[in-house]
Amino acid sequence: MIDSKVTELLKKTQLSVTDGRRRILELFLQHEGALSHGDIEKKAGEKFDRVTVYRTLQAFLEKGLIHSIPSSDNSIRYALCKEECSEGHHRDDHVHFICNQCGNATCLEELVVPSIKLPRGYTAQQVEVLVSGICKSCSSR
Amino acid sequence: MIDSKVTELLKKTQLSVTDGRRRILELFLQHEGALSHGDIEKKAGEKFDRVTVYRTLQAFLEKGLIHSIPSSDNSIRYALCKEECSEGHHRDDHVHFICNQCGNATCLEELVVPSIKLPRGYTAQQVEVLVSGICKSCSSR
DNA sequence: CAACAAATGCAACAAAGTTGCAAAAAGAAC
DNA sequence: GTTCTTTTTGCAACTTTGTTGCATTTGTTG
Repeated sequence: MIDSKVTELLKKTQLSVTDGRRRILELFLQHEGALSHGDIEKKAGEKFDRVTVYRTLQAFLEKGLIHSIPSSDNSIRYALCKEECSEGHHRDDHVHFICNQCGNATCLEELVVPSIKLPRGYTAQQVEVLVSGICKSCSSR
Repeated sequence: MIDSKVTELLKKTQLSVTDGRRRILELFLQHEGALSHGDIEKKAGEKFDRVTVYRTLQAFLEKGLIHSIPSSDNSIRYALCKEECSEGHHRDDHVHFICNQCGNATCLEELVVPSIKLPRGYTAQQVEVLVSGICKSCSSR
């Protein structure tokens, strides 16, 4: 069932359905939270080449299947986009949370980023809000 | 005059005053906006070893002289902290702006990040707001 | 200006990311 | 299903980025 969803998603974005893409997309669907390139390599790396992972993430990004979450420690993470996203048209306007304890990153889809009033002369095209702290599962331990 | 400020800053943070540190700190003071490791290497790299740049930035970060600005393109940038920052005690609560045209990053010190109300179970320790768009100097051209 | 502590440069590595190209797999047409 | 075309993959080679240990140099302190 998750398998058919994977295929459906790939078809919808006009990406040809290959083992690698299926596997990586599956990882995103299974894993609640964001994944870094490294994570994916670890989880699927024995079956696929490093280069394939790079190219797959690249393709997913371009097609609007996933979006990237900035980081200040050189480990950019990626997370699934909601259905409304498509090529070029990202609607990636939620807050991202990174746990300082477990290191996991999650999309807080229910929290829309606030609009920021910029100084005269500046034009905003995208706003990213990155909150770090202690996540739900870490604080309940 | 900028030279004495550089020395003063280093002294205040109990870093020994060396040519490399002076040069790099000078770059930050001169250059309005944030600098990536690469930028610094380009601007000062012929005089100093790559490793020195890494270690200097590391030291500046730890002492609270600079703070890092997350990115989603693997080019973390650094910018000078305000005076109030010190070891451990960062007061780095302003909005960061990245220009999609010229690529420069600036601290919008006058814009304090909004407080974000998180879902139950989450605790915020830091909030980072990253706005991208067109900056002042690019839009006036 | 000694004596000590700290920072630097170098070399050697490890890890991350990129590119070109031949082989393999997917998609389309019959 | 077979064939043809297009796309993707894996591999190799390479570039860039980041790390570590150690001897040498440079700063700091009295």
